[in-house]
Amino acid sequence: MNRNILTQKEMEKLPASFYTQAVAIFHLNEVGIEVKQTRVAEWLDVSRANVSQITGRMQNSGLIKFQENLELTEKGLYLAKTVARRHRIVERFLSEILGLPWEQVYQETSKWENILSPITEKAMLTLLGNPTTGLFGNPIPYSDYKQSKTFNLLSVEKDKNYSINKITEELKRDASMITFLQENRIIPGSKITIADANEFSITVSTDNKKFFGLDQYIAERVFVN
Amino acid sequence: MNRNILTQKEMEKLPASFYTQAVAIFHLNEVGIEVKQTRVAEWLDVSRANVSQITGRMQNSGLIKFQENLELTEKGLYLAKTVARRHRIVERFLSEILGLPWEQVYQETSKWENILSPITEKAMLTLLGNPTTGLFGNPIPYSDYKQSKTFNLLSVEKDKNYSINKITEELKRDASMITFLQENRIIPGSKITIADANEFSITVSTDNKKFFGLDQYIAERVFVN
DNA sequence: TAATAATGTTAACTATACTTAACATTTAAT
DNA sequence: ATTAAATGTTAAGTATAGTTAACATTATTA
Repeated sequence: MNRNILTQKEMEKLPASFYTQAVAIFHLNEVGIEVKQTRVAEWLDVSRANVSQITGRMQNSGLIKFQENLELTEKGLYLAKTVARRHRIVERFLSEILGLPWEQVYQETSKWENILSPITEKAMLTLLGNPTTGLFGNPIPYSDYKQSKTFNLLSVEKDKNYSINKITEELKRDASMITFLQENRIIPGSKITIADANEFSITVSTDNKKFFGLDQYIAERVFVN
Repeated sequence: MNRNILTQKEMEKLPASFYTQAVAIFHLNEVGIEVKQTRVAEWLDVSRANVSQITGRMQNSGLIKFQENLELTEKGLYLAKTVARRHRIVERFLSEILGLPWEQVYQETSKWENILSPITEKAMLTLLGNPTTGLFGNPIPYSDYKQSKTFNLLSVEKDKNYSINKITEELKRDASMITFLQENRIIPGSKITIADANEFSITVSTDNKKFFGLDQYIAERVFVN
């Protein structure tokens, strides 16, 4: 028995909370937040006590290690990537096949990612034409995503044109933010023109042609190339 | 407050076991099995003790009444129909849009029916072209399904041609049965010719042209017109 | 340094969703 | 009428998934 590999059977027996917490850790890593239990609790909107208990059980199951920060083991990373993969496939599916508006997509995705089986995952991916990123440009794990040099809108030059590459998971956590992004066409693939940039906010226009401002928090989390 | 109407909000707060048990009662009614707690336990493959407890809680919530048999209240029936509706929409969706084989469809459907929201339900229905039945010919509640006179294969005449109308939920409970049905094209819409019929079994051929026998248990649960 | 904030744990609870075992009641057959 | 089968309940237990409250540590920062 190879203790490092999570089989499909084993994975199906794991409680839902392990899925949820594993992918939360994955997302926190991705957006560059130190993975403290407190961060996980905030990310998932549950109590620290709850995260502490689940952490204990996940350690027993060999999914995470916890010293300074929470760290996924090989097994745990596999679990997390599997869920992240489903998350991003479902995201696209709900938007492109079912035609849901973005703010609905976000609400639904978390329910779907826990139940998708390998066979439905595969079917969806085929139907979508094997994309390598989710709706917001984040890579689908185990796809043949190719990383390109990107930088966020804080490190961008005035009067230049860029193409939006991705929006971090962090910005998706607020429904009104998602609406704002979609309305202003801050979506992967859009062209974006920087009209003005200073260290606190930038003024841009997208496909829409209308100028609008983006504060530092947003600008830092939108990546272009 | 109208106690007879279940709002979407209220419904979302109900525990998953209520959904499961409500739709089980609905299915038992549909196939004509007396709704005893023991039947529900068998249908769902759980202990009688478990059904007994859930029954108590569902009575407190005004979803069922229990004297001789279990009976859905107006609220409970609405819940059950909602889940049955999702069940049958998902069934078609998994088969026709995602292209899953029938035996996979059955396994997946039970997971999906608990998480579908009204908006995804609607989107799927539209994508499917507003069907009025599930994959097996059973009516989608709240669709404009029109009932036609059907009879089962036990009450059928020799040397006549029929068209398969539906297969009851009972036959779907066994994966190998589903495979058998699909392989032999015992599916709604297929033509079926009765080569021989006696009171214990019948010999038929479908679109495939090959003759084969159907025992009483199956014949009783396949409806034609 | 002393106070404050951040972090993590433990205990005690609640609700859900199951189980097995023992028991009681009802219904059906011999 | 007695036995056997079917049905339903209760008790006691497990695991999951949460909560709040109290407490202890560890970092900051004034």
